Amino acid sequence: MKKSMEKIVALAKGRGFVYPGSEIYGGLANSWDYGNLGSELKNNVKKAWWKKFITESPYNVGVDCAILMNPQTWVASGHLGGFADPLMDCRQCHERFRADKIIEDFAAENNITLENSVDGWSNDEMMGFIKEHSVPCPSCGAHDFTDIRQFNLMFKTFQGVTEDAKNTVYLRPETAQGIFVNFKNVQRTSRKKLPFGIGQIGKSFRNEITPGNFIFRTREFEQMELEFFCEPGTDLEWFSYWRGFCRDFLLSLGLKEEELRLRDHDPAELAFYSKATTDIEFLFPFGWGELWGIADRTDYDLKCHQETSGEDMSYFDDSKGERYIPYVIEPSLGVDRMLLAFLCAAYDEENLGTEEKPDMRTVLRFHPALAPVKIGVLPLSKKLADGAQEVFKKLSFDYNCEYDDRGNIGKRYRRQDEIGTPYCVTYDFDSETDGAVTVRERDSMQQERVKIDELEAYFREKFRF
RNA sequence: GCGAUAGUGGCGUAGUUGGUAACGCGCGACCUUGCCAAGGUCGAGACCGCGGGUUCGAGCCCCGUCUAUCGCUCCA
Repeated sequence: MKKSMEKIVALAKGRGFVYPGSEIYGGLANSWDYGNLGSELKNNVKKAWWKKFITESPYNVGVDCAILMNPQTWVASGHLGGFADPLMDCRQCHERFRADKIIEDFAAENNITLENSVDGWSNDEMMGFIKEHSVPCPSCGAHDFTDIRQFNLMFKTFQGVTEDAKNTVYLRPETAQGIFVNFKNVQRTSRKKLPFGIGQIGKSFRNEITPGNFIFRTREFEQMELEFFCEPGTDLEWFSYWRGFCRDFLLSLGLKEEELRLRDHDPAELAFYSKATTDIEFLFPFGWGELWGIADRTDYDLKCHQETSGEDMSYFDDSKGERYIPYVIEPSLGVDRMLLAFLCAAYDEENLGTEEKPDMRTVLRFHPALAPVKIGVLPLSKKLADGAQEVFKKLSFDYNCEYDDRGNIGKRYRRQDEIGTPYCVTYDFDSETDGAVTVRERDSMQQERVKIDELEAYFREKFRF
């Protein structure tokens, strides 16, 4: 069976998981809307994370911070300066390049030693270097670049009705900063002692130059971030703890060992603030893609905020009688991206017939915790509506159920298979007299007779995780 | 953002040398059937991405625009 993005995207759109955004107006580049099933699935993904990382965790608590923050936040975090790529176009071949990259490559090729990293250069310095050494276009060799333009990756808007520089605000490019600026608040109100973590689920926005691959990279996306604060020196221990924790979490929700890999960044690749970073990657139909980034950010963030705000960010450790700025381990992942991974992993096609006479069914083998519809309630005949609706009423109190009486029973099973519903309950003519229904399981297609009175207990056991 | 390709009912497609759209699947109603996509009858649904132009007349020609896919780049 070949999994292809086309099939998955088509199923996603056809069954109400993900639609192209603003479709009736011709769409909006790279925006996607979650439909009736997609929103359930997305909620379930978030619920699973929150349960595992916040509710069940002895260490962590949650917050929900504003998307708009005081712009000083972004000065402190480095996003206002460092998040901008210096880009320029070649007027001859119309290709676009990063100026710093061209300079680095040129210097390396021509054995020119740069005194300090190009990262720190101003646009004028970079432009000066390019002119002085007449750096050619890597693509066509011409010497005809446009000026360097900063493409700030943050979405900019204005707070209040007048639009001027004084009331510029930004849509957050990550949820993490909301946590850092509230570190002292949360520590005080939760009465947590180190080590402890603060998690958050929320939308972030990045004006990526090139988004793509369906919902893998979008400009508007939702993150699930944990900032785990610990004593300096214990950070690497916690780093590997969370790395394993995240991996186990993915496996527990049905991703397979062979679809996952942990990739440690080598020192050269590490962001300047990070001591160690591991990416958990998933094998998408389009190749390996990063799912979860786990980074040891040291005390970089809290220190920056302390310096910029003048607010003391240190923690008093009463067991040691010491005061220090905690180190931070950050496991951070995108909801949309993770949802896509589950969708890809769940997709399966199965031939129930023979080679000569194939009878295909498409199945989304979602973990029951993630399945958008938990139970399909199907009367064998429309004449059995009354009894079947009673069952629906009973089960839909606890689970998202779907009632379907259209077409024949086999067709309805297939329809539920295709949206990943783990169980179907069929109310038949016998049910009228024996008070029992047939429960049919998605993957094995096994059937079991269960008393209607015992259904709630039966499913409580099935959906316990 | 740049280069290449594409854009027809929900989906997949057909549409001849320009003369106002066809098929399959799906969807709905009824009949039939009654535990794994059976059958029958009837039906809803597209002004051919959008805007402009050429023409007596354009889904088919031209321009613009939007969107998608693939390459360059980036990342949660």
